Amino acid sequence: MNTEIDIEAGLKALASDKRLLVLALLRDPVGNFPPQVDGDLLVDGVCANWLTEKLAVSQPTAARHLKVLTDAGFIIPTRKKGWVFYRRDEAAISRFKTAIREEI
Amino acid sequence: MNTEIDIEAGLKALASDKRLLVLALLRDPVGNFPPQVDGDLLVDGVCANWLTEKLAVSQPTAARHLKVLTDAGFIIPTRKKGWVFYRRDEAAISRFKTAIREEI
DNA sequence: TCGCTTGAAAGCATGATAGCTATATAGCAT
DNA sequence: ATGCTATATAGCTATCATGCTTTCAAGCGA
Repeated sequence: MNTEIDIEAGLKALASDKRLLVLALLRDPVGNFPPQVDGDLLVDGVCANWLTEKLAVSQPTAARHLKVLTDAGFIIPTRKKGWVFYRRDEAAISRFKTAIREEI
Repeated sequence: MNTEIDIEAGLKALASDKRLLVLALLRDPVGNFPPQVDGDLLVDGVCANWLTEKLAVSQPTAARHLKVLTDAGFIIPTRKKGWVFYRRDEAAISRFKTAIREEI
């Protein structure tokens, strides 16, 4: 089934402490991060740099985790002035939860 | 958080096409498997042998997948007359879904 | 008891994942 | 144009996951 494949991909993307942490941090950008100059915390999301810091891994490693979440559709990148900001895709996350609820 | 760890473990256990297939098959034992002699399909669950066949992998590989799901608490093994029967732990699965809904 | 069958364990090969450092690219600012 | 900063990519290593075959342990039945 098609949906099964999506569920499996989503599960694989989520099955990581680092990536779960990213999603948790992005639930409350204002509470978890300082104000930003070039991108709005709520509208654009959180700067990749700060996420990297919180993940406590190197920049390339963090970038790969963010790419996995982006490819899975759980977060949305916004480029602005040389930075990339990430925010949750709440609609996609909701769809995934519904799929989980119905198919597992 | 403690719950985060549980969620991560559950996600890792589910993030596999074979294991998703096991859970899917066990949703409808009567529809997916022939009648059994030594264990009731609904009460005890489905014989490991038949699950192995459906997974299309070797016996040890299937056994390991079943162990992962068992360790994660998603299925319950019942030994009877030399066979092991597996059924879903619906309560545990529900708890997991709730955790996902609330924490991701 | 003996043999058969089921399931578990051990050992090995392969591929994926996650971490790193080093380097390339891209965009902004001077 | 040049240089600086942020991100992406490449390449390497270590670990983990998944598959296999072979072997062992346990239990049932003749």
